[in-house]
Amino acid sequence: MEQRILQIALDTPLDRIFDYRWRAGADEAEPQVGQLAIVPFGRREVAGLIVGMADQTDVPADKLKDVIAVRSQLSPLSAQWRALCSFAADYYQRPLGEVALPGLPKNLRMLTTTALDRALKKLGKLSAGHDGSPVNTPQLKPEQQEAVDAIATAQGFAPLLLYGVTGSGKTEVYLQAAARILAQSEAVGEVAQILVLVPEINLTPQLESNIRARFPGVHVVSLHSGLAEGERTLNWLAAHQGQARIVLGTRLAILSSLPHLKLIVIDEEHDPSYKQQEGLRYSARDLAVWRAHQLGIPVVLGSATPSLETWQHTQAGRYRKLQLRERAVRDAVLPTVKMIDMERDRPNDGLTSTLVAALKLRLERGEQSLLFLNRRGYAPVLNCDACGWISNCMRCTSFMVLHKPERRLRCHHCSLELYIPKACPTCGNVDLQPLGRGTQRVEEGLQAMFPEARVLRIDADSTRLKGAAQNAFDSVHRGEVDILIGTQMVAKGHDFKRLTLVGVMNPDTALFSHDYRASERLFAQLMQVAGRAGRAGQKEGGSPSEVLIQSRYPHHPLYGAVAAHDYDGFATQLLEERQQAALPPFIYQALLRAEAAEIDTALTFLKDAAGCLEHPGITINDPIPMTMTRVANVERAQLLIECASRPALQAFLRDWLDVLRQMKTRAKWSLEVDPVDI
DNA sequence: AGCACGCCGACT
DNA sequence: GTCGGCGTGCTC
Repeated sequence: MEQRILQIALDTPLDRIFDYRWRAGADEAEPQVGQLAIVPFGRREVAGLIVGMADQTDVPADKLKDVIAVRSQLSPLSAQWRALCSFAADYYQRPLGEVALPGLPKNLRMLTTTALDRALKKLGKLSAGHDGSPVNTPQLKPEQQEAVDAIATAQGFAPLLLYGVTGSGKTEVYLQAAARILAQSEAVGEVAQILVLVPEINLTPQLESNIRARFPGVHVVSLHSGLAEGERTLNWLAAHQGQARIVLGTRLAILSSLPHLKLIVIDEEHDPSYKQQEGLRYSARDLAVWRAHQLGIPVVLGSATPSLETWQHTQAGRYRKLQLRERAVRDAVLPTVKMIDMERDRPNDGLTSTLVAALKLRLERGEQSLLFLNRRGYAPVLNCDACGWISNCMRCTSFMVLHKPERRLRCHHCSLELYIPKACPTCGNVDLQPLGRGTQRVEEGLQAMFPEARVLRIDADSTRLKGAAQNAFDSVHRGEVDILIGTQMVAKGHDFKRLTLVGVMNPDTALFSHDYRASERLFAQLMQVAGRAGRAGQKEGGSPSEVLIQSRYPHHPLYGAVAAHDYDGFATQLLEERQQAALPPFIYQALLRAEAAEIDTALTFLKDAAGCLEHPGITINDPIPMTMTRVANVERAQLLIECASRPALQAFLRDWLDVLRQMKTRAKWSLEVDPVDI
């Protein structure tokens, strides 16, 4: 009887491959590397990825178990896809199984196979007909045309920065480059797949309908965490089987199986959402570049405010810069950006008289305004004047935020909720004061100030329900809103045609943050929110769009750069500072985090970790408690590791983790490579 | 990470 | 008397 040993990667923190016995059943085909198998593991049954086969094993016979089933109906995941997972696993110092398996649709990992078979059958019935030709293709401006040509004619691996302000027509470049790549492959009888990544789920419907409208004969699918399990399975399979030619997704889509991938587009490549912040903390942008390199294909990184990493690559000539200098929409001009000095023009209800006057003007003209305030809730803290009590979260080192419509105090870090106390818990004073303001309070103030105006708030709270965000944005597009108030949710992607005023309420906190990336992010955010204004250009006889930024430091150079729309100057300055201070992208970092019930447990572990291995060329800093030390009753600390060489850092981390895994500690710990929030 | 086993405290 | 707290040991 035929028998083989299958080497299988499993989704477990144990960094090894597990061997299983496979015996041929009646007319059963031999398993293949790249297929999925269901195996008994401990007392559970789990799915694993077959990464190798052998005739024998070192595992003692009493431990060796039989494979339960092989998912033979699914074509094997390609060597290229497995290499991508292996790279990510090595780079982020995780076991292969933890990279390869969690991203696969659940229906492929279950013991029962009905859902998978149903999906496969449905896709099998799909007509093979494919017509990649675009319809209603608009004329490009010369710069756009150059960019499209550069992408479509790129030979081999080609990282391209598509650098252009909001409204300069980056999307049109993506679409026409995609059309060219599809056509080129079709001409030689090949299949081409194109992967387009966007930062947020919110942005997929708009772009998806654009793509579908442009390519009526092309199978387009989306992949993001908002999909129902069935649809996710269908879309993933369509990509895996090469049927889907254009795949639109959020960061998780970078790990999808795309056997005929010919072009990757990362829209808003600087966006922090491309970094996964839990579990496997990967950067979808970095993996995209690696994947393009592996396949020898172009990768387009689109942004008006590129990440300093990307900018640095461009300056060094490793990435090619394709610049779109003007707004592509006819007559569109950049909005004027003005600072409002909050020391001179004292705000009332958070709004300076200048901003109020500007809002009033828009109301009179029937134009829309947007107020940007990156703080949700009514007020960030509730305070008792009499005794000094403040609404600290009892489980975190943070305040509980006042949410007025929900009548709750809410901790944004552990989601603890309390009723708003009627009186001060310590002294009984009934006159508790909300301090500071969030979007809810601004909404209330605006409504009181302009009773006849239609005010709409868009933030994570107002859009909690499924479809709520889409409805809200739709109603703004239909012109049913006069003043829109929102958090960063409103800063991304959506172009509001009737919008002629953007007010930024108080961005100053980021200027003095301890996180050296805060100013880079603030600049990008301000440029992005400014870009919401005037995308349709000056209307006939209309007024130019205006961005008003309220600040206590109106002369800060960052604001100067925003007002001048001067990313180049700003980036050059920042890069210089980073180089001086030996910070990324000039050095490479990793972060060891530890958490425990007692902060000393975490700190002791980190101290031991810092001293347990020789490390030439590696800087190991002192362990420090995190800025927000306690979250949900867990104390957290971290240790920053730095190195001028990426390979040296990688080599150190590998050896170091071997030692750390042997260490006995009550702390829970994890390692992050290329951390962004420090 | 799960999951089970195992050994001590306060409850119907 | 048991339910359940989480320490620790193991996963081919």
